[in-house]
Amino acid sequence: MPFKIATWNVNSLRVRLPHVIAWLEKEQPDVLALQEIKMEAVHFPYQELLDIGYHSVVCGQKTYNGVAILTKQTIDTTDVIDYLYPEDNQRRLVAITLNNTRIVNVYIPNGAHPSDEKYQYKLKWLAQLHAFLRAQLQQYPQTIVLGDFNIAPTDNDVYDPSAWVGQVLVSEPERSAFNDILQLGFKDSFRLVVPEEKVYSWWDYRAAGFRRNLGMRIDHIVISDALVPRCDTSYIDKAPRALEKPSDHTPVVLVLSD
DNA sequence: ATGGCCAGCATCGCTGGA
Repeated sequence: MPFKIATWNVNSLRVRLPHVIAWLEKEQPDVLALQEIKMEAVHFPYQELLDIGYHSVVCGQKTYNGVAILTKQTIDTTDVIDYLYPEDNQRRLVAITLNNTRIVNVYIPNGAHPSDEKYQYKLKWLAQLHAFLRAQLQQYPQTIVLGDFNIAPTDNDVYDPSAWVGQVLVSEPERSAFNDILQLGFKDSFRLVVPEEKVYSWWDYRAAGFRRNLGMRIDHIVISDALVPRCDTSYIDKAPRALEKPSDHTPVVLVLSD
């Protein structure tokens, strides 16, 4: 059986739950990683998702951030990790194991602006993530890292690279951090399938960004080299971004063959 | 025409997102 896995920053699960349920029912992924659920676990819609066949592991927080992994299979909760480093009080990472494959769902900080202290937090978080993934890869040769990376890895991932030079999401330190993660032994799965074409996963709510296709590819599914031979299809599903009251991000999908 | 948004908070204006 092929294995279908997806990531989606939903920008409030409370608002987007109807979109998420409709998308799951139509696309039937084995796994969906959510970011920015913006709720505590006590408010998570476990039952509504169980009703359509999905189990959930939730790392929640009031108002901000929050990530979750939805799976068709039940999850062994003994090896769940729900933080990147102990002092981090922002809920941005949850990792599970499924079919001998490690699945790491990340909501990497936005960074605000290169001159902002939030940018330093982003770089620190990326350095911590690098160390974490090096250790994970030792333990789990089959690892998938997916989520909202808040990094456009190359100019082909940016609608107007000249307007974005040096800015957050594209700056050299961020792109270096992304490439350093790949150097551990990972590939950007979308680029294995679609090497050059400009395809985006996020469009600004402002300035009619979606209609004018002024977007960025900042949501990624990164797979360890051991999984590369199974990389079959990857695509970005723009349909949810065209709905009423959409998230500003849209799902990214990967299909692994047997 | 070329751009003016969205979610949460115990709301009526701010923070944060990207």
